[in-house]
Amino acid sequence: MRTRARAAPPRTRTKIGPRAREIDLRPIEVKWRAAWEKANVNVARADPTRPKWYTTVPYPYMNGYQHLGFATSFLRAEFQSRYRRMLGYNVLHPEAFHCTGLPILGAAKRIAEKEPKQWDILRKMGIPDRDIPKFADPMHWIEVFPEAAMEDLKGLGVAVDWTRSFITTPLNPPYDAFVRWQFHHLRDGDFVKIDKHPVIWCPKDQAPIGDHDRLEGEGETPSEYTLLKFPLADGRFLVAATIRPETVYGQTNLWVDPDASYVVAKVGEERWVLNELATRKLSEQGRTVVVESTVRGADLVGKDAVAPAINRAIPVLPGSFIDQGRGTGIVTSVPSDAPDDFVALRDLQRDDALLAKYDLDPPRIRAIKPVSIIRTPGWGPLPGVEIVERLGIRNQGDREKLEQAKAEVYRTGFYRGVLNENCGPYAGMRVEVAKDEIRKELMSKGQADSMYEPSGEVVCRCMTRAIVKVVDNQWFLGYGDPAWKAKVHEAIASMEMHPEGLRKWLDYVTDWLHDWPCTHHRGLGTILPWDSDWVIESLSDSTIYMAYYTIAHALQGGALRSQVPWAGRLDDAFFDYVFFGKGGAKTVASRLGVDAKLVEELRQEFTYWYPVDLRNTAKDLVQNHMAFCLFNHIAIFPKEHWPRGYGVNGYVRLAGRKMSKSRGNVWYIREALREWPADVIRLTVANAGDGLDDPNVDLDFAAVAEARLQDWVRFATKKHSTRRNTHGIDGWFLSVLNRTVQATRNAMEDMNYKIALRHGYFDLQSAWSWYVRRSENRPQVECLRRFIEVQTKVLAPFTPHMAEEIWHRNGGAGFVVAAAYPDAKVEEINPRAEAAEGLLQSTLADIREILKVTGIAPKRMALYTAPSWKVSVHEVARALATQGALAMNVLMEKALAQPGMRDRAKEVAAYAKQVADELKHARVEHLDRFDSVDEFAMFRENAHFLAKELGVKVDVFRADDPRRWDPSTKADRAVPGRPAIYVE
RNA sequence: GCGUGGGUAGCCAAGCCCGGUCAAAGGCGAGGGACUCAAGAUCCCUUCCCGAAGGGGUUCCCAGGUUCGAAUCCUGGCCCACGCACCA
Repeated sequence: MRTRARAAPPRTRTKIGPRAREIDLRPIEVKWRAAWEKANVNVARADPTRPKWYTTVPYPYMNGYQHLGFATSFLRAEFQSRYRRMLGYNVLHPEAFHCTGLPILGAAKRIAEKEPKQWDILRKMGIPDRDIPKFADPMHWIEVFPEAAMEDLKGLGVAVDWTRSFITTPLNPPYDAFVRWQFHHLRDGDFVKIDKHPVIWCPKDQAPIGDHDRLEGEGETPSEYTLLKFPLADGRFLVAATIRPETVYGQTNLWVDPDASYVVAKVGEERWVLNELATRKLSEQGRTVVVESTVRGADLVGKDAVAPAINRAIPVLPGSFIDQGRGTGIVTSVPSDAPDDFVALRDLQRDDALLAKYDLDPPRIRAIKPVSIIRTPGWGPLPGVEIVERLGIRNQGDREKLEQAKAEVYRTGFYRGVLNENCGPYAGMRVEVAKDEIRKELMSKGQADSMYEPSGEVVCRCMTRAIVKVVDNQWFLGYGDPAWKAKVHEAIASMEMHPEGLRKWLDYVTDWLHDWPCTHHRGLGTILPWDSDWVIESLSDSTIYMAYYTIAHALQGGALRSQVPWAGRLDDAFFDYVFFGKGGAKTVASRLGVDAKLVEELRQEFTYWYPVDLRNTAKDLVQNHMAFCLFNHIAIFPKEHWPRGYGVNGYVRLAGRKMSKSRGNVWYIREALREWPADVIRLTVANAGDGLDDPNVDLDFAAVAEARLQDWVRFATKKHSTRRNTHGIDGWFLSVLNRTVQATRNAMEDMNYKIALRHGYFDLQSAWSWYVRRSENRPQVECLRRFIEVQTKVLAPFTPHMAEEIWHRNGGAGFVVAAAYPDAKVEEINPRAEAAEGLLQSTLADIREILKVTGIAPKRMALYTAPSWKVSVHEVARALATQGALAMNVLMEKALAQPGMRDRAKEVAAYAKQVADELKHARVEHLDRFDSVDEFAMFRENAHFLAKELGVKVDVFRADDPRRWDPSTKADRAVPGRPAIYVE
């Protein structure tokens, strides 16, 4: 019903004039960074007289320069740190560097091997060719990149206490001791266990192959195949591997490759026929296998073997499609559901020569028909046949289409399929369930066995095709333990989550996690204290190190690799005392040869800072590190030291595109800093977007931001022509200012920085622009002062350098980055002033609409504010609506009871109906929008403003003023909140 | 398939949790105007469709539903992105 045009909201940009260009932000940034450092602004020490705030981000991995993705996760935490400091907290924000694990080793090796791809990665980071060979040494990475990361972060002007920085791995002895302490506790608490574990394995290197060491097959994992055993007449078994045991009821024949060679091997007490590679896989998977003889595939063709489950003899037929690298080289044939099998069967049935070659009986072979075993919605009885026909697959050689067909049939069949009546006891069961049931039954009857294979083809960097090995002494962290999970859920429930949706996600992840292999044979890291064959894996050694930061300043002695002698001798007792208060400071200290006071101080640092108030990261770490961090805190620390808050952001997009190394659009922090001043990058990141959506770093925004920041410095520090006396509009501005502060604080607290900027920067600037327009370019002096102060402080967490410059040019005391954040003065919030201004704006918009539609070039215009009787009716209606009892009859009764109303009862009724419709469903809090603004006075006062805006004389009348000028009787239309307009 | 986050005007993107002030902020792009010798920058206005009076029409992925009222809540569907691990 209402389509009332709203005033174009006051919008403006700060002026970007040529003079603004004279302000160069870079030297300003350098100057203030030096000043902060000199004053130790960011060095944080426990101070029991002040409340604390402790922020961390997961330390970045040191296999390259840090890019905008890390910068974003970091800065989102840092904005909060700076905000909290302005709220009066003693803020700790440390930063360390992660060197544990495989990637550095792998990358260094690849440089040593002069691999072009790896070489190129370094070159693209801007490392000159002559320096790249140095990276063949892993140590070089660890020397270069942590320093570089620090330099980059400092370039961004981050508020980090660098006295607490360090690197991981045994290169830094106190941290190494800390990790050992952690694992002792995990083991004592029974959180660590040992078990068998399948891994992707390179048979040539005799080592597991992590994702980073793969030429092909990133993300592939071990998956379990069923080995089906087909007894031959002589008691030996043909052994076929399958991932679809549920299809056994549709078996029609077996496939072997006549040109391949197979072996007979003794496996346990049985003799199996399979290929040689499969025997090696089985040995690596803990089976005893002895190869006894070789047999040609061609010699197997034509024999009959008894198929498991259906217990009936089926023929062995020649198939050329078999991948000898996968499974056993022997394949069971289910043409109904496997496109490969159907096509091979069809090829053979049509090929007389081939049949003759292997002396196969043509009528028998041609009689083989697919057996329908699974019904899948959307498919006929024989999906394998159906898809071959649909895709027009010609023969076994059509590999690409066959792979596609296989994947499609398998997926839909697995999730939606149901077994047919001919599947014995499994009839009517869903494939998803039947798969495991059938497998179990066959295994228990000795008709099947199992073997692992990679879930997809994996090729090691040494060009060798990977297999799966089962290691039998793998150490695990028992994240699968339900009791442990329950406590994690408890922690999640009591935490602050930013955004809130993170809570649900973490709960899900917690349930989904199972035991985590926490050790490796290779890679950099701490040696597992009780089993020196193993190195602690890099996600497992970095779950509770936020505790280490609280004491790191003493242990590191100002170096990333500690050279502090006593810190090289730390034992469990030291950490037990510092983190648990167990034992005595004196004992601990004397053993280390330090003053007991120092050890006591470290204990105080820990108890003061812990727990972490906010840990922020990109969303990729949610399902591992962020969850592990909770699990381990729960295992080791008492409840009061569990993390209090988590923040997560999406993946950074650059100019709307995904950042990825392979696509070459990665932006390193140092590159960004060459392009723009730090404050511009910071503001751009803050504005990139909140929540779990991927934030978009908008380069156009950055360009505009630079100019705007320069201009803000100029604006905030120049002389303005002002007035001392107060106008009505000042109240409006102060109201908006304070509401803005309120909204901005809320957004900051929720880490919604884009929203904070919208309120606290863009909207505030627009409001100021409107205010200046309404003040005829002479703002009131106090309003100006407060605007500058609030604006500068609100920007300070985002653009600290610029804010500091303004603060000091304007004679501020101390540093703005440590000054008090603006408070909202609630008493200055004035809804009536804002409502009045809204009325002015909407009226202006209405006038413009009329001018636009009619095309009138106005010579004169008039406004008529509502007659007093309408105001009365409206008041009565509002009162009734507030009480929730707005009924027409009551409204009429009350309205007519007022003096003079009965004379115009008909008009009153008409208007009352209109008002009633309007207000009946309005929210109570919106009713005060109309609250007793003296419209006539307001428009009178602002008539000259409207005249100036519209370039025409504007008269203001009360609609019930008998002397009004009203040539086309427009005044009747006037209602409260909406004056009538006449344009001539 | 499971999990998570999404689908809003030419594009980007708010709003959705808490239904009504929503033809829906802001930005970009586009058009017009002011300033200027001119250009740039800046400022003002316009930018779903129709309209010579502030109005009307049709919209927020699709189809239903709840409601006096739905971009917003519910149900079903379609589509997109990310993750589904042993490793940063």
